[in-house]
Amino acid sequence: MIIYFRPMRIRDEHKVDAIHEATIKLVNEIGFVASSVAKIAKEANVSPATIYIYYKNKEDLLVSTYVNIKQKMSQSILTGFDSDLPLKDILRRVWLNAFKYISIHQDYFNFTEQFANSPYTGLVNHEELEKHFQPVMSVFLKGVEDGKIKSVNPQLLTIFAFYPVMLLSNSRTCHGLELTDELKDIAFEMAWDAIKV
Amino acid sequence: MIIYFRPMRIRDEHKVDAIHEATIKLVNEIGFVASSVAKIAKEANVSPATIYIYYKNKEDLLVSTYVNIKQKMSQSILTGFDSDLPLKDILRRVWLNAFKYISIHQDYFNFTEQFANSPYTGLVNHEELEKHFQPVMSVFLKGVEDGKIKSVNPQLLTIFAFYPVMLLSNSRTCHGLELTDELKDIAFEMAWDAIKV
Amino acid sequence: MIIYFRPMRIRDEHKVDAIHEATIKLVNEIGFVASSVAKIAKEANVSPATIYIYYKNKEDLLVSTYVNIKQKMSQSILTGFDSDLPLKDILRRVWLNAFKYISIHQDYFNFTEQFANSPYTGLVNHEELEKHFQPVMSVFLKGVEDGKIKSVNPQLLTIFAFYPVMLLSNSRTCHGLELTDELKDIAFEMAWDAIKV
Amino acid sequence: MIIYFRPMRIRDEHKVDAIHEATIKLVNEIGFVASSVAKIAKEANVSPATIYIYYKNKEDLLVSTYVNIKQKMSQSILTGFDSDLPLKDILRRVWLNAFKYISIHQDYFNFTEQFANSPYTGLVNHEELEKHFQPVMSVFLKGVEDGKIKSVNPQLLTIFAFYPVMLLSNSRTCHGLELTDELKDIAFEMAWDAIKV
DNA sequence: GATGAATGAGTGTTCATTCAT
DNA sequence: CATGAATGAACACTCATTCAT
Repeated sequence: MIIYFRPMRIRDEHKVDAIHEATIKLVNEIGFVASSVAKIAKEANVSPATIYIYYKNKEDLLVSTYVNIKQKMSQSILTGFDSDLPLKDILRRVWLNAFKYISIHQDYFNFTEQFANSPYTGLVNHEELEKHFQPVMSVFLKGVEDGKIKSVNPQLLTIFAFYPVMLLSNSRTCHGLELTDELKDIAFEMAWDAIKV
Repeated sequence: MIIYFRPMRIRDEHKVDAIHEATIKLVNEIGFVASSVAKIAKEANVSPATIYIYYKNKEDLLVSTYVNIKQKMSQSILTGFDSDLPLKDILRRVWLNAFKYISIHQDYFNFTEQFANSPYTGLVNHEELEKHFQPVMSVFLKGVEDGKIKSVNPQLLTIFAFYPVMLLSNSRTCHGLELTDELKDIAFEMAWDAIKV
Repeated sequence: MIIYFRPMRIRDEHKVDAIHEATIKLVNEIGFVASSVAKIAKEANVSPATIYIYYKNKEDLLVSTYVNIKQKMSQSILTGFDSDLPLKDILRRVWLNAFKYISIHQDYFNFTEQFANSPYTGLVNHEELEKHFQPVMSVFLKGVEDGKIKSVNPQLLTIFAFYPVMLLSNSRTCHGLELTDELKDIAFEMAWDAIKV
Repeated sequence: MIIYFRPMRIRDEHKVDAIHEATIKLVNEIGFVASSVAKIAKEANVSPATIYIYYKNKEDLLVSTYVNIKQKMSQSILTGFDSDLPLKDILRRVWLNAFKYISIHQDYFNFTEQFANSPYTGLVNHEELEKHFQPVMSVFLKGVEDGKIKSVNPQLLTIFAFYPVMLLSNSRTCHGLELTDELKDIAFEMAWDAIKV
């Protein structure tokens, strides 16, 4: 026997989800600047007022959407993370995960890029978000200790190891570049060459 | 009889410059979204209507400002370019030029980043702009021919060789990272390792 | 079998009272214009929808609150009314009652002032409300008959005899005036001088 | 020969006046609460945006309108003020001026009453506005010195001497009272009786 | 009875742009 | 060339009210 507690919630979640998806979709289609609350509401088949039930204001809506995406991204990227594997294999795994995620969810990723270049970025606790990457940072540190990775500022390592994957999938920086498996492998090797001793 | 030697022209250029600078300043301070024509006009000590004398509309103002910055950037980056030097030295020169330019003109660079992540990007003829980088691309090609640089898609080379310098100077991706001379050298070596054979 | 002796009624009255008090408090604090149903509900720890159980609409809520206050005010003012006392003593008693009530319940009084200057006033049956003052009006009439009070329009008598007490306690008209016992006495004598023959 | 300097100004003043009048008219007709910027604009045959050319915001519009009216009122009330006349004659003159002004400009006066009972009152520098009444206050003081007026707080004198005229003309406090010449005289005598020794 | 969710219509305000001067 | 004034449309957001639960 199934008992439904607060069945109303189901409808609610649908609305929240619809708003979430509409936000991402619109930002992708018409950009951050042009994405007004009214348009988002229309896209989500919801009254503008409804958005203010779930979010304190537009800022809250955008920041929440961003954080939400970032968290999902982090999870995906760490899929199958195994610290017992050889250094380069761990990093390749993470790299490929990131590549795959971004390839599939171009819209999610595009939203985060636009968000990160907006004044709203300042409102996010980036340190908190980056905590999910700590396992990767630990791998970096161990690699440095073992003399396998260059002993440089960790931010430099991140820049050469992981940002390229973002640039690759960004149609702005790489318009017309096909994201083949071969490309993936080549790019990873370049990243590895950059950071390895 | 008095002859005025285009005294207006001088005032004009002052106005255009004032608008140009006001646009960049405002976008830096309050972001792309909040930078209205009225605010830009006020910042430039000019009437909103005046802006429409020099620019067709807001879009034109922003795109022009972008292209303008990009062109100045290209010039700076190619300062002292000498195709007779050894490959790595050429690239180092370009790299350091880029690093220097962005460090000094953080506001210009910040504008381009915000612009590039706005819907206005689509209006720019990027190919045209990238022509300025042709000398660098030629160097890449020759490096590949000579077997000194990896034989991969040129976009990949650009990503690993030059985008890191942008990420480094972006306080969003690298908050709290001091841009010392040592850092510059290390980073360039990493870039070189990524692309060299 | 369990019989509930209207246990809900108690809760109900609590709710009604809470709404009543919240309405007065909010109007005092943020004014008539800004006092929305949602805010009143929040102040009363009640759902907006609950208010519509007890009141037909916002108008009804405000008018009811007004009438309620006015009735309490009338009762207080007539406390210890004794038509057998000398004319001036009767009026002094009423005057002091009014003064006392308004001094103590500044928030109630402030609400009525704001209400009376809003479009809602038109909805109140003022004649009905003023019936409570009939004893006082009778005293006036008798005073006129006995040649002790000026034979003028009763509204004039009210204006000079009782409105000053309202103006005195209104911080808007009298900011910085301390409502001492001495002031009370002086003011009453002035009122008496105005209406006496 | 007539030279028109900035003839544009004429149109401007028309607009400002239209907005001013529309504000007063609307507040009279539908009340302070319901008088939105959009409605005022429509009544003035002007775009809502135009209002924001002349006034910083709604608050500014209302406060300016209030101060404007108050100043005109003060001027009218002091018409023919002559400190050499006998005390009672001076006061009678002021009283009649006030009565006349309010009778004629019921709409102006009604606006001030509604304004004064709104939260906006707090934004007005009342002391500054009341400075115009200083001549009257001086008369009061002299009357007290000469032993002709009760030696009480000046605010009390104002309340009994001048507020009644406001109450008389307020249809809320005095609905159905005809403002005849006879009434004026009677009322003034009552006011005089209240404050005279 | 009591409520959180939902909404169309409205709020005050700013927008990009035009126009008479 | 330069501008202050002007505006309809849009902005983010709140309103009074209803309804399913």
